[in-house]
Amino acid sequence: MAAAILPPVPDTDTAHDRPLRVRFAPSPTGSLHVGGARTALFNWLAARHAGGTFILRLEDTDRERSTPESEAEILRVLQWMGLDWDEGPYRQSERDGIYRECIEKLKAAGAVYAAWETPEELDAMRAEARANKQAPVVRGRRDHSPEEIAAFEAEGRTPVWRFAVPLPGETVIDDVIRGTVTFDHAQIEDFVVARSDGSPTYNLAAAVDDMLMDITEVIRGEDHLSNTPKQMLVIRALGGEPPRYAHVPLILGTDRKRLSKRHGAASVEELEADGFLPQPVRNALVLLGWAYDDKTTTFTMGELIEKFDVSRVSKSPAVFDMKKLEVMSGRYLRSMDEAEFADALVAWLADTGYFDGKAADAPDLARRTAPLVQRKMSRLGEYDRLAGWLYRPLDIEPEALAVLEEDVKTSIQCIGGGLGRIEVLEEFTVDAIKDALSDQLHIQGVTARTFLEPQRIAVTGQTVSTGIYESLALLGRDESVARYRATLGRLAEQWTGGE
RNA sequence: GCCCCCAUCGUCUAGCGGUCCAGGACGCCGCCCUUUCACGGCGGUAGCGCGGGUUCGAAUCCCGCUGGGGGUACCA
Repeated sequence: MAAAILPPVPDTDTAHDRPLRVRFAPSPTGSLHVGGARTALFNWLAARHAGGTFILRLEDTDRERSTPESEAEILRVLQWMGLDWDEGPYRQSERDGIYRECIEKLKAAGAVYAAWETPEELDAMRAEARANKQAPVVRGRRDHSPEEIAAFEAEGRTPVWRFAVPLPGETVIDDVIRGTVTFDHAQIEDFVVARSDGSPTYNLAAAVDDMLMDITEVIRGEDHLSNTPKQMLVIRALGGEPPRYAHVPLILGTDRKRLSKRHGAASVEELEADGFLPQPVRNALVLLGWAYDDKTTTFTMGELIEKFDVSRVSKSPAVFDMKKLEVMSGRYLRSMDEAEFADALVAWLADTGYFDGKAADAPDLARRTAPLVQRKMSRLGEYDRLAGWLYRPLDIEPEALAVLEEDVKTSIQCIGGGLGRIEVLEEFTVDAIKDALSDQLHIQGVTARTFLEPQRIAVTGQTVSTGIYESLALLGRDESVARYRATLGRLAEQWTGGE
């Protein structure tokens, strides 16, 4: 083909000449999914990259499922991700008059027709088509006599309005990501444009909005690919020019099924609750289906704006890997400077209610522990696992106790040895504790792990925690000694009892 | 069933006919560092789904198969 061997063909598409206008159009029927979040990100980046406009539109024509709570949550999450919009949020529920006007125009133009089929009749039609290995496309009867129509009306029936898909014919999408995609009209049913109560359906409202809002490029999930010809048909019937389309591949769970709740944290809200910060979340999402080159794996927002290009987005669906997000998140956390990290940690703990019911100085304690956990966690949600023991009385978790019980005698010797050294320490500092414990370790002639692990468990009750020296220093001598003794007592009991 | 899309290491991907006996990242394995869990450093493991073409030459182009995904509503 000529385009393949010649230099880039000059663009004749008018959409190319206008400043970029993109939109993110979620339906407020739940929290924002990672797939939706990525779509929003892609749109936002495309807009910022081109100096265009990012529009937010809530597609709430389904009154049953749309909720104000969901809408508020979506706006909140978008802001959390750092995605600000230039126009909107528009709500389709507030634009009802516009859609009805357009429906009237379509009626006047003869592009739609009243269809009287009952749900049962439609089911039967589709079932029959399927049985005959035909496409289950619905075409309503348009040849009702005035008498029949009068009879329907007498029954109290009201018709839906279906789009009269031109036959024969085809609609071709020149997709920015997928290239040319052709749909034979024979495969497209006469889709409903106005419900029997006169309200617009998604395909009508979305098409009308994209046209009227002067959207130049629609970037959305691949699940909308088959809706695209319908929307193009509507726009053209209304005398408009369809925008360019870019259908991004879906995000899958590890079982290669479309990502959903059962795959774990599938919404940004959950990611936030798990203690992921916006930067790594953005970075992980943008890399699902897009790469700048063969090496770069982390980007600042500025770099993304500069480098992002929708046409480079992959065609194939990507599996969302939580582990990778965790790694990115951990690296990001470690890259923060100490104060910045401490601020983020304390703020997150406060937001998630971690300090509720705890001592008044808990936030302060958290701040002091920040440097101890910064290098150890991959997300803020791991804080409690690492440092939670500091806020509670000693409570040895079963797993940790099992470690001590493996060799009770040695455990007692190590803990006892450690206790002997720290209780006589004059300066209870990290360095002093480290020196004393290291010395004792030498004297007892066991490996570091054998000696230090029991110390950790004795005071924290956990096998994983903040560093042992730092933990002791933070606890203070009195509390440390008390915990050593408590653990020792518990083991001694077992030792004698077991004999 | 019908329509559409997709196909490089386990996962995310680079690759756009020769520079690729395929590069990076995560995972995994090993070693080192830290006399602690962790972090970090170094090394290794692993892939072009299959079969036909086209071409001097194919991961890259074409066809078929297989596999995966999406759609198939008076939901969006």
